[in-house]
Amino acid sequence: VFVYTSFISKLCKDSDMQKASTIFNEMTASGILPDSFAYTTMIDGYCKVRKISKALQYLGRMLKDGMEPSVATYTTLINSNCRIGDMEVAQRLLEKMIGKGLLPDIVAYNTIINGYKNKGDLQKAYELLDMMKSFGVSPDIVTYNTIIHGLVMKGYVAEANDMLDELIRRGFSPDVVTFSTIIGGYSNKGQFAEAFLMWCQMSDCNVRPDVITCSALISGFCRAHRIDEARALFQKMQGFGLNPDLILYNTLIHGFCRSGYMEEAYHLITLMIEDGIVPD
RNA sequence: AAGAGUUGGUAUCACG
Repeated sequence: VFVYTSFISKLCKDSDMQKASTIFNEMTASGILPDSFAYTTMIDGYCKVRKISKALQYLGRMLKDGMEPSVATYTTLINSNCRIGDMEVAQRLLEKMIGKGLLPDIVAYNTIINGYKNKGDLQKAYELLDMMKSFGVSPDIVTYNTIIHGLVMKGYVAEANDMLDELIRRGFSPDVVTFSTIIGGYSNKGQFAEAFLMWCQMSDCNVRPDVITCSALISGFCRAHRIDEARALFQKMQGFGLNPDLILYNTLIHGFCRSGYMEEAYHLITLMIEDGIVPD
C-alpha cells in the first residue's frame, strides 16, 4: 500500500487520474487492501480535476470497506467545496467532522480559512481563527500567510505589513510565501519603494527569494510599464540561479506586448523553448 | 530522499 500510494500520489499531482485509477485497480487486484491514505489520495486527485462524482465514488467505496473518513479526508472535501466557493457546505463538513468526534487540525482550519479568504470574507476568516484557538489549535505560518494574502487581495497591504510585524512579535518566522505575498501586494499597487524595503527585510531574515517572488515584482513592473526594471530583474534572478518558469515567461510576454515591445515578446518565446519550457 | 489534505506569482469570453 505504501509504494502504491506514493506512486498514485505523484500521478494525482500530475492530474493523471486515468493512470492513477489504473494503478489503484492494479493494487486491489493484487490483493492489497487500500487504506485511508490510499482512498484520500484518490478522492483528492479527482476533486482537483473537478471530477466530483468520481471522488464521491471512492468515498463510497471507502465507507463500504468499513472505514471512517479521516481528518484529511474531510479536509480534502472541505477544500473541494472551498474551490467552488460553496462555503456553506464547507462549513457543514467541518461541523460534521466535529460531530463525529474528529478534531479538526491545523490543516483543516487553514483550509477553511483559505476558503473564506478567497471569497473575500475576512470576517469569517477571523472568526475561524478565533474558533481554532478556542479548540486549542494554534495558528501557524500558513494561517498567517493566508490572512495576509486576504488583506493584500483587498488592497490592504499596509495592514498585511502590520500582520507581518505581529507574527514576528509572536515568535513566528516569516517564510518566502509571506514576503512574496506582501511584495506582490505592493508591486501590484505600484508601490515599488515599499516592495523594495520588503525585499530587504526578507534578506535580513535570511529568506531567499524564489521564482514566484521575482515574478510578483516583475508583474508589477510590467503593469506599471516599467519594462526596464522588469527586464533587469529578469536578468538578475538568473544570476542568482533562479530559472524562469512558464508563468514568468507568460508574465513578461504579456507585459512586453502591452508596452508595445512586440519583437522582444516574440523573442522570449524562442528563449523559453530553448529553456525547455513549452508555451501554453 | 519518500504513502493522503492547507497558503504566494501570469493570462482568459461574458457580466460589471
